[in-house]
Amino acid sequence: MASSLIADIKQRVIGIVREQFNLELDDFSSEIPPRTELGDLAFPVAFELAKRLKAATGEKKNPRELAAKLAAGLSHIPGVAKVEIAGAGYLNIFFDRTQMFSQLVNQFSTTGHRPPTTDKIIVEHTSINPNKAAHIGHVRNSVLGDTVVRILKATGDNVETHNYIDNTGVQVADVVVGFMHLENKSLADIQALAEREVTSRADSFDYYCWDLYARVGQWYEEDKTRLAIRAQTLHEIEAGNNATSEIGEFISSKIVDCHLDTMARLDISYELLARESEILHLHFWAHAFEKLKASGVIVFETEGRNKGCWVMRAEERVGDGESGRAGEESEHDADKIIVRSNGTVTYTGKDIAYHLWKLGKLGLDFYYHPLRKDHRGNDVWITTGDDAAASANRPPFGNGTAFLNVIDVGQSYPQANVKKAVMLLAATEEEKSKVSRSAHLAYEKVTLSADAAKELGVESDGAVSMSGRKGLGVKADDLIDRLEANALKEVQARHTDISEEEQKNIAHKIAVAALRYFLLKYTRTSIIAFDFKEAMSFDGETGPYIQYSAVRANNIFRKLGRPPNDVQGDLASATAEQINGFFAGESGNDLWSLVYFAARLEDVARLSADAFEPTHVAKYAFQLAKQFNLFYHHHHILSETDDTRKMLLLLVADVARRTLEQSLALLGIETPERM
RNA sequence: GCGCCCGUAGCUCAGUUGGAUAGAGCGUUUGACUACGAAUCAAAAGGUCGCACGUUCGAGUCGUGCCGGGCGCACCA
Repeated sequence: MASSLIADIKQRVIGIVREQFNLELDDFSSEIPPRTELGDLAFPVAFELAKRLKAATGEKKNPRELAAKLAAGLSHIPGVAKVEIAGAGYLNIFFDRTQMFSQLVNQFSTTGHRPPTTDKIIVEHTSINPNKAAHIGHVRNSVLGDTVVRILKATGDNVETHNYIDNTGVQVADVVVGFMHLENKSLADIQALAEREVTSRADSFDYYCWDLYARVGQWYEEDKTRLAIRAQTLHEIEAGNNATSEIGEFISSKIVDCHLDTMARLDISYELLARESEILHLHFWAHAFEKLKASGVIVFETEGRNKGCWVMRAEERVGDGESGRAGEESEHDADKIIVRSNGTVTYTGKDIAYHLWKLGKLGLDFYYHPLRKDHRGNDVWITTGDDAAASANRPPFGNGTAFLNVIDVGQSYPQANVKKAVMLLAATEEEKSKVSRSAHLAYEKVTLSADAAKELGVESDGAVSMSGRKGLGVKADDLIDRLEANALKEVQARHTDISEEEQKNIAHKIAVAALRYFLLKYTRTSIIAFDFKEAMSFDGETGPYIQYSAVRANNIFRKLGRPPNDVQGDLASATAEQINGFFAGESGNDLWSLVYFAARLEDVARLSADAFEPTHVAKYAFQLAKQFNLFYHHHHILSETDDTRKMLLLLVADVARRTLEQSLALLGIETPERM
C-alpha cells in the first residue's frame, strides 16, 4: 500500500543526488529492515552513491556521511514521520503510523489492481487424462492453477480458465482395451457399471478404471504383441464414428464428470473444457499448417536427417560456422519436427494449432454447449464438433492475449516450442509483447515418501514415483475423505453444541485448507515427497493453523457482541495523539509490526502474480497468522480497561482478521465461523 | 555431448532486483490452559548455506569450474 510513497521518496533522493553531487542516479532498491525498531523502509542507496562518487572523482566517501546528507533533504514528506541513518549507511524511513493505520482500517481491498485492460489471459490447468481417478499429483496441478487464477483475478487480470481434455489419447485407449478385451464388455455393460448405485468410494467408476488401467499395463507386459491392439484401438478412437470410439467417448466423458466432482470438493472449477477430439475433427491442424508454412515458421527439409519433414528450426544451427565441424551432425538435433515424413502431425504441431486458437489466430472455432453447473452454480462449457448440438448464446471463449499453461516440468521442451511458434506468428511488436506474457507454469511432480509407499504396499529405501500404469498413487478423493474424517473428529471434540451438518461443513473447510496449503507451501520447482503424516497435519505450518488464527480473531468480535465493521467506525473517536501513543514505545512497535505486515498483502499478491508463484501468498498468510497469534497472547483485548486502547486493539485485530481472510481466499481456503 | 531444476539445521523446506545478526515447520528437551477455546504460545539445543576460485563496500543470492541427485534433449503423447 506504500508503493506510491516509496516512489515519491526515491524521486526526492534522485533529486538530491542530482543537486548536491551532480550525479544522475537510476532506480535503486529499497528493502524492509529486519527489525521494526529500524524503521519501515530502508534504502542502501548511500553505498551505491559512494561507489559512483569514487568512480567520478576518485575520492573515497563515507556512506554514512552521504546518507546523512540525503536524510537532511528528506524532511517533511507527507506520510513519513522520521528518517534515520543506521548501520554502515542505511537510510531508514519511518512511516506515519497513525496515518497509515487510519487508511488501513478504512480500506477493504488490499490486494491491489492493475490498470483496467481488455487483455485476457487464458489459464489452462488440471488437464488430467480422462481414464482413471485423479491422484495427488494431479491435484497439485489443479490447486496451483486455481490459485494462480485467484491471484491474477485479485490483482486485476481478466482470466479465462480452461481444462484440456485429451479424450482421444493413448491412456483412454488403454482403458477401452481393458473393457473390450480383458472384460469383454459392451458399451451397455460399461454404461450399467458406470451408472449403478454405489455405497463405497472404492466401487466408483473412476476407481474401477484406475484398477483396470493398471491391469491393462500388466496385460501388455505379459505379451508385447498385444500393443498392436492398443494401436488399433487408438486409431479407431481418433477416427471417430465407430463402436470403439463410442466406448472411448463414454468412458472419457464419465471420468471427466468424476474429475469435476473431485475438484469441486476443493472449490476448483473451469469455464471451458476443450477436447482433443474437436481439435482433430474440426481440422485445427490443417489451418495451422497453412499459416506456419506461409509465414516460414516451419520449413520443409529436402536433405539430411530430417529429409521429408516439416521442421521448426532452432535459432543456432549445430555445426554451422567455420570453426565448427560443419556437416558433421551432433548426436541430438535442436530442430523440432512438426510434420513427419509420412505426412502425419506430431503432438507439438497439434498443440501449436490449439494455442493459435487460444490467441484467436487460427481462423477457426469450436462449437460449444453447457455441460453442467459447477458447485457455485456457474455453467461449465465443453467443446463439441457437432454444430447441431452447439449453443448459440455462449460466452466469448478464446481470443486471449496470452496463455498460461500449468503443466509438469517434464513438458518444458515441447512447451518452449509451442511458445516459440506462437511468438513467431505474432504480427506486431505490441502483440508480441502481449503474447510474451504467456508462460509454461512448470511444476515438479509429487512422489511418495518411503513411508507413504509402504502404506500403499511398496517397500523402498527412498521416495517412489507414482505410476498410473502400475496403479500406484494416492487418490485425491481418498485423501480428502481421510482429511475430512480427521477434521470431523477434532470438531466434534470441541463443538458439541452445533448440528452434525454444521460440524461436517467446518470439517470440510478444514480438510480443504490442509490439502491446499500442503500443496502450496512448496515452491513450484520443489519435488514434493508426499507423506501422509505431514499432509494430514493440522498443526504448525498448515492451512488449519492459519484458519484458526482468523477464527480466533472472529471470536473476539463474537464475544464482544459487535461485528467488526461496526467497530471500524469507532476510530474517529480517538485523537491523533492517542493513536500515536498507542503505537509508541516497545509495545507500540510490536503492535505496529503486525499492522505493517498486514499492509503488505498487496505487494505480496503482486509479486506472486508476476512470478506465477502462489507460494509467496501461502508463506505470507502463515507468517501473518503467526504474528497475529503472538499479538493475541500479548494482549487480552476484552479485559482491557482503557476504552480507547481497547478500541484500538480491536481495530488492529480486525485489520489482521481481514487480511488473513483475504490471504486465505487467494489460496482458495474459506475461513469457518468456528473451529 | 547439450539444456533445465535441485543441493541451506537431525528431517521437510523458505529466503524479492545482491544488503544489516541466514529463517520457519516437524522432531527433541523444558515451561504456560476453571479460556477473546492450548488446532495455541514461550524458551533451549541444532548451520564451514555441496566444494573451490572470482566479481563487489557487501554473496545463500551473481560469474566460472568441479562434486552429488532429478528430469529433458523421439519422424511418442
